[in-house]
Amino acid sequence: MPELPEVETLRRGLQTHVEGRLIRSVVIRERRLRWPVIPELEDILVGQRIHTLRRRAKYLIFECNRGSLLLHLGMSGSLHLLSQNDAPAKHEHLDIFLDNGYLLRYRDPRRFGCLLWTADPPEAHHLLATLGPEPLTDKFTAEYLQARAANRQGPVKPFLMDNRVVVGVGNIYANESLFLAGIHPARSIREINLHRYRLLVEATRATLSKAIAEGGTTLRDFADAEGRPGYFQQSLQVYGRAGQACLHCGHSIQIRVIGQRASYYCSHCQS
DNA sequence: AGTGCGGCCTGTCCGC
DNA sequence: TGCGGACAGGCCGCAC
Repeated sequence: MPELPEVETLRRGLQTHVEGRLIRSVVIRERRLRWPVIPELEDILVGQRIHTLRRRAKYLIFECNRGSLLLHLGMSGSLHLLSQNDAPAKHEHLDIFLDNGYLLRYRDPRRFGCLLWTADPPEAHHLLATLGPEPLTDKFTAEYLQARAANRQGPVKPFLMDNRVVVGVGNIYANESLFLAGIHPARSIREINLHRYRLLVEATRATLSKAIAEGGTTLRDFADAEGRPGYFQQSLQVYGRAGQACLHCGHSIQIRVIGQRASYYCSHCQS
């Protein structure tokens, strides 16, 4: 399941092969994604040059001459660079043929991802316009979190996973960050003081940075642009470890649904 | 305006 | 061993 570190890992892997390249042709085999792929997309893309490959939240943004291609990997999406004679397999919905001999192929079995075109600045697109700050920028601070918590209520974990609050923190990294910060996932956001929000900001940053450095988390079939798996799953402290001993204190890791998501925590280390 | 929940999908896993 | 059903999970968009 690609979260921010996975998308960033992918972006870094693709960047040098994609930027400056001309799109020679485009083949779309399945248009029924999270939103239907517009019928004009092939015609729009062919002949354009990809100037930059950026990331905003979990969206990859291919900035071209006349606009931007926005790509979200959803739950199960992946992108691979292949040679241009590679035959497509099941669930491989899109091919973008570049002028350097490479083929950029999008695969997404569950089709929760999307493929959008916008002629406007990407950040103005309605799906990106309401997104919160990037967690690895200086806009993500304890003061900011506390201010955002002031006019709402509820447990901290769904708060941390809310894209309007901060982007890129999915279920795995929310669990890990809260463990690292020593904050219980069900703790009310109003009960967390500035000091503990500082711990949470630092923990979130540290967790995401470490995951990026280790190439993302490979739970099922995540792989980077060249098909290599990530290694962060070896660093997971609580996620998926229900019933196992806490690596810090030895107490049993608990699992409980909070905000409709499986939440893993140590009731001894987190309060 | 903030909060909660249904729904979109398929691969995987569990129990019978 | 085979099969059905539950589950996972990002996140939008609607209902309250």
